[in-house]
Amino acid sequence: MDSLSMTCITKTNKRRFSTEQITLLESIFETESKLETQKKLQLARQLSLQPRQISIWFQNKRARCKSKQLQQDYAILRANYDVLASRFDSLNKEKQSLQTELQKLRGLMDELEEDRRGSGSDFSGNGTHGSSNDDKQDAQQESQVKSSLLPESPNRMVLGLCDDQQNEIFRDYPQPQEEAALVNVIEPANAFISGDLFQLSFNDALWWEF
DNA sequence: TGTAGTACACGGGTTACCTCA
DNA sequence: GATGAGGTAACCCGTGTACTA
Repeated sequence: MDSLSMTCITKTNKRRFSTEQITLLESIFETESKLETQKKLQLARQLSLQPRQISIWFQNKRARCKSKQLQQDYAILRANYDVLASRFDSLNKEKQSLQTELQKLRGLMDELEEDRRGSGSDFSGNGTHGSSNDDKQDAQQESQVKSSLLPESPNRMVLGLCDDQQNEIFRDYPQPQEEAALVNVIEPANAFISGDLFQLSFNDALWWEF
């Protein structure tokens, strides 16, 4: 279509529908987004419009609704993503904090081990020597550390303090046979935290349910 | 029964006009 | 009054479907 005829046609044909026409079209669209031919013809007569105009109005209306729905869906997804990203950050920080605490405790354990080997004593306190004051002090320190690591049960240790609540965090220290099972949990979690978030999320349908 | 042609409706994208700040 | 942005009627094109010879 050339520009001249287009201008001519649009100048004569293209004008906005009246409020009454729009109101009726909207009310019908509420109940049915697609019109049957008979209803379209009837509506065209009722509104003094061409059937073609009714068809086009419904097509455009469906397109507008779809576009609006897409915008709303995007806003919802974006909000959900922001919440998840925030949780991810806080979990990452907690992980780093726990790793730091773990590092400290490992160092402490190594020191104790070296002291025990150097002095020839052990945690049982049944050493054949140790009558000196230094030995008594060492034994006392060992006892303090031991009690801090094992406050309730032999396989429970203190990892640190919560920043916000100032409460001690306890973690059940796994028995050897439990350790392998624990690794099965931790390794995927580490993979998750260390960066391959999207690969994990797309491979795991449960992620979307979450 | 399978096939080519036709009409029609639809979705997606675009154009051109109108309105308003 | 000029102008740019947004809304929208109308159009174009490709595709799917129903119908018919």
